[in-house]
Amino acid sequence: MEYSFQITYFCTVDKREQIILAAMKLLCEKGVQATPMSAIAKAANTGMGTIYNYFPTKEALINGIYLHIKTAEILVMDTALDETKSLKLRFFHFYTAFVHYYLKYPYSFAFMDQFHSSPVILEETREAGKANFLPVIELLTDGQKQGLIKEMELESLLQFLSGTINTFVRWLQTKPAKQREVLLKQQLRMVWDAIKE
Amino acid sequence: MEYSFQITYFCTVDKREQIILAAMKLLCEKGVQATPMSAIAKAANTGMGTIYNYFPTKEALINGIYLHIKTAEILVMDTALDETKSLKLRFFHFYTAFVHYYLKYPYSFAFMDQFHSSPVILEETREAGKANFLPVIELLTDGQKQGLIKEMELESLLQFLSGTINTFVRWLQTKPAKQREVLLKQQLRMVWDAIKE
Amino acid sequence: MEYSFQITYFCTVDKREQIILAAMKLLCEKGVQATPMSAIAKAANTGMGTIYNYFPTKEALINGIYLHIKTAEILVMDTALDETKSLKLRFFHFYTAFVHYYLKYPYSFAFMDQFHSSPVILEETREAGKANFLPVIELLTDGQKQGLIKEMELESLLQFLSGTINTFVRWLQTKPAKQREVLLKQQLRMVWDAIKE
Amino acid sequence: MEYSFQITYFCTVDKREQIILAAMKLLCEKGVQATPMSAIAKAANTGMGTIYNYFPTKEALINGIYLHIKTAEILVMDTALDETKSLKLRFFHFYTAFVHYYLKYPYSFAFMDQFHSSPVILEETREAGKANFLPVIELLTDGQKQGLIKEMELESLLQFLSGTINTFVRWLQTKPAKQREVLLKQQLRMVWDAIKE
DNA sequence: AATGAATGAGACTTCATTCAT
DNA sequence: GATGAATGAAGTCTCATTCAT
Repeated sequence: MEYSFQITYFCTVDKREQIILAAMKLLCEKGVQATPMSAIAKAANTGMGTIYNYFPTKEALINGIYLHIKTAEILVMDTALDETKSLKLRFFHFYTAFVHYYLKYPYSFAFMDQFHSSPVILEETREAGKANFLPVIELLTDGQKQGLIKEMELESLLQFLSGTINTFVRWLQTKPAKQREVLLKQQLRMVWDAIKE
Repeated sequence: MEYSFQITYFCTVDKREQIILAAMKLLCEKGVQATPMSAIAKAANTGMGTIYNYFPTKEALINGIYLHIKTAEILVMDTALDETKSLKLRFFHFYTAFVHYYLKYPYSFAFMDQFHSSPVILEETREAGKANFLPVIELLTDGQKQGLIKEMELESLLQFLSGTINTFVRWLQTKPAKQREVLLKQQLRMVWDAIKE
Repeated sequence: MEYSFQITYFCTVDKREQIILAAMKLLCEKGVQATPMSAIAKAANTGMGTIYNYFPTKEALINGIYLHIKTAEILVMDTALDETKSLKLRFFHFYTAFVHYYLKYPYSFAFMDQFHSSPVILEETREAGKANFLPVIELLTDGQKQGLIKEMELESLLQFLSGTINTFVRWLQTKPAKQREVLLKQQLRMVWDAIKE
Repeated sequence: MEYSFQITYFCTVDKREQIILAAMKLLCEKGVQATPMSAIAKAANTGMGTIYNYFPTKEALINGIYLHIKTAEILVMDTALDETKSLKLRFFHFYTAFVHYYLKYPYSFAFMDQFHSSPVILEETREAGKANFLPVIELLTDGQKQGLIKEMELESLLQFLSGTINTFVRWLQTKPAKQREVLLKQQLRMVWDAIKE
């Protein structure tokens, strides 16, 4: 009885997320053209029409997934930035949190890896996803003011960092879990050396 | 007669590249699902059937483009690595050559950016593209032996470098040409600081 | 209390007609395939399920509208035929009443215009709609007996008349209201000349 | 050999007409919603995609059929109007030709009957179909100038005539062929009496 | 070798209908 | 009785691929 209640609850409340998760998995594994909406419906345990109650088109679904991930990223960063710590430590926390987040949700990472520069993602959607960077921007400008971080264009720094994170995570996924912390330390050293004054 | 020969020559010899270039452009701008073979044929000024004389399927064409780009990359690197120069200079040359190459062929870059982690690219194709890295590997191991470059896993260094290049070029494309050399210098400084001992 | 009663009254008693009127409008303006049941429900201010309490299928709804209009036509004709007047006058009254009725309810007219020969209307429904013609038949046979109307097959006369009415009304709708009475007189003259002995 | 050539000729040249004829038949018999494009393709002996080489949408196909019929009507009328005959005779010839045409092509007639006032037919298409009326207009104005035909708005006359033709043909189709000429004479008498001065 | 009309499998999407609330 | 989210069968349409020219 208890169990059947759980099921009902899950089905009615979280249908949208069910769909997003199922679609994300399939899109990562097979690619856009190889995952028909019917397959997503089956994987999400819904009727095909139900998906269209939440997303008007397949493209809208993909953009929806993009935003879903970007929104989740924000939460990670907010918790990672503890203002009482030293700047270098805060930077390491932030970088580590990001890496851990993507290691924990490999489909989110794989999805972003595949779609971040795909024409399927609308400019509008991309813009909406940029809010996340605000706390990092603050961190970096603080660092520059304190003379700890190189005096260069902020955007340049941001691009550099996000590029290193993506490539690093993709590579880390191929490594056994027990080596990862060591490799992360090496990476942090390289990245910090790169941006520090 | 002369004229008709020219036409024939043009059609038979260059048709494969015509197709690749037209397809690359469309795939970058519209995405896979939004560029039918008929559109590629029209853009390449050929019949649809002609494409199938060179590539057995659409997927094969996409993988063909991938290899076409990877092959061109090799040439860049070979010319960039002049063994008489100092190691740091050779590194700078290599990095600069790569950046310039992608700035010069933005569709090649956009294509790799979009497809490098797409399931459409077969594992087999990916393997074939890895040969390019050999000269860089040599450069980095040399550096490590000479105590100039951090003693860490080679693959780790490679991943780090390719990640920084991709993100950097993507960002550089949004900047006016006259600023680019300055920004490249900043980037080189960051990257070298990151990997140097 | 009063208020809530009103609401209830409105909802239960008139719901069927609400639905018929909303559906008629939409079907005329958009056509069958372009008016989903959901659109009808919205226009009728009901839930989609409510429609199915009154009509088992969409086809049944369309046939229901057909009969609704045919039933209303009867009322018009009954009042138009005052047996104390001369036969010509009675004919004019009947024809005029019909024209006025359709001018007053343009959606009824447009609906019949569109569906009178559509395969969606079942033969059964068509039969049920034919009762209306009885008073007209009587009028015409009377006229033939009195030597006022041409001696020809009754059905032939009926078809002729209904054809002229439909086309005339469709055309009259495009004319400003103030011209209509003059045009109706012209039409009556033509029609009467056509059928009179 | 000869025969097989004929077949080939038929298939390549007339594919568009094949489709129109098959579609017209099905649409008349089943209605729009009950005739899927797949059924039309099967009836026309083509692949479904072939239809879309000639008509971009189902709606365009229906509009195409409308124009196809309207175009055929013109031919009928041109041959029917022999300027050396008396005006009354010319009118009878025109009316008779029209009736015979629709009796000969019952699907053309049934199609027009069902779609002439359907929202599926675009205003644009309707306009294009109006050219046909020119010869008839000429005939009627001639008649008015000669004092043979009632002095009333031309459009009024046209609407009246087309209304009578449609209804008459629809009814005639239910009659055995041998009675038709007699009934046509009755009809001509009624119509002429209606419009003559 | 080059072509592109023809093809039909299969994609996306709609919508009549149901049923739990 | 009223509702509308959920459903999936079935529709329209696309497009990779073929093959006769």
